[in-house]
Amino acid sequence: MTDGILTRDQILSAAQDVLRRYGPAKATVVDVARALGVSHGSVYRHFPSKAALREAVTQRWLEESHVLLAAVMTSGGPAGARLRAWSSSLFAAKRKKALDDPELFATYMALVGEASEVIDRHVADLVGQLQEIISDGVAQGEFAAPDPASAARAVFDATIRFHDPAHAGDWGRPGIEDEFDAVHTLILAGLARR
Amino acid sequence: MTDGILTRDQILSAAQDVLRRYGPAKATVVDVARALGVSHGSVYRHFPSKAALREAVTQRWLEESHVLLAAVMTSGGPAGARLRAWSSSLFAAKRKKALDDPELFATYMALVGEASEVIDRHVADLVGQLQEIISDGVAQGEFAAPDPASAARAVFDATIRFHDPAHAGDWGRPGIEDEFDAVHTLILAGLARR
DNA sequence: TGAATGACAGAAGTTGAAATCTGTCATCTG
DNA sequence: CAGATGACAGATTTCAACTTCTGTCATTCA
Repeated sequence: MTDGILTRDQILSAAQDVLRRYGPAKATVVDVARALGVSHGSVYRHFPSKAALREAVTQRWLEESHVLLAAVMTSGGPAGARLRAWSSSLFAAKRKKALDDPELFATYMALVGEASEVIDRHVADLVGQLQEIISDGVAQGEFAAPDPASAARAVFDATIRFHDPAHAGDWGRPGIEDEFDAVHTLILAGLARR
Repeated sequence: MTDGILTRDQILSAAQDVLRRYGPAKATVVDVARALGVSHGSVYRHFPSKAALREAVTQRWLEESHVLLAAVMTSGGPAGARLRAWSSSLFAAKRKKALDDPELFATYMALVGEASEVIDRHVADLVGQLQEIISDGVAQGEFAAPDPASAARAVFDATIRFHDPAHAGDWGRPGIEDEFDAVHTLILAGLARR
């Protein structure tokens, strides 16, 4: 035992370590329990299933990005610049994760393939942040968007190549930055009031 | 033997049938040869490898879309309408293929994962068609695009959710049409001369 | 009494031997 | 002699026995 009492957070940290070390295909609940010096039954007291544990780890991992992006979002300046900074940060954050933490990223990718609750919330969260920026831009007369919610979703979809893990293989290609710029320039022009 | 002489085209058709029936994971060169009533050595006289055969089948299959899209592209009317019709047709064609021919579509998806020559040409071809429409629009004063090639690539990337097989799982979702419309409206606004 | 355990059943994954497949090529055939 | 064949080596896949894992729960422990 690492300590007298076993907490949800301890389990999450241990699970994250195990996932990082072995990857989603090899990591087992028994491994996590062993890392904590407890029996695997104890892990099941805190999480109903291995899937739930995996999801909780991924959720915590994704929240790092949310915090970072929220900071960019609330920084001052024109909405266009903030939108660009936000998208650019999202791309950079995802790319960094894919590179720095390939095993956790693989866990995240597996989760995407399962249409999980956690991913849906992650996406809804991101689109919500986009919507705020766009609404701000409309309020300030910088953007024209009859339906900011739909516009936010459209911006999210149009930049999907630069944040969806399905395209992570492209993120190392030369020229990807230019392609991101071209897409984002097109989008900004599309939002601008004419 | 199906006939006195074995042609490349006969092999392609037989291979397509076999792929359709068994899927890319199960289809073998021996199956193809058996379907033709020849030895598998004869197939290797026309194709250097199983991979080359798979690629040739996929290429032929993808060309159907090219022909269809070329027709849309050269139809009259304003560039904006043609661009929308083109994108819309591409989306519809891909979705139809994914639904009607799941096994051939799986073959195509596997090919995408291998960064093949055929896919690169397919993409270059499509972006080329886009570029023509955009250049036309610029010439007619309808669009503003300093670099039509880059703009074409940006339009292709921004609509990737609606033509890349990695997202085929989303194509059956309710609301996908609206999402396509929202993205495309954003893009058209971004291209329009102001 | 609330948290932890570990034995257990059924599911999932591993392993290694056997079967099949890919790609080559010397030989055959019309 | 161009085109087809089928035997062959090495690579890959299949299959079934075996191992490990997941999730449950009656029991133990503090």
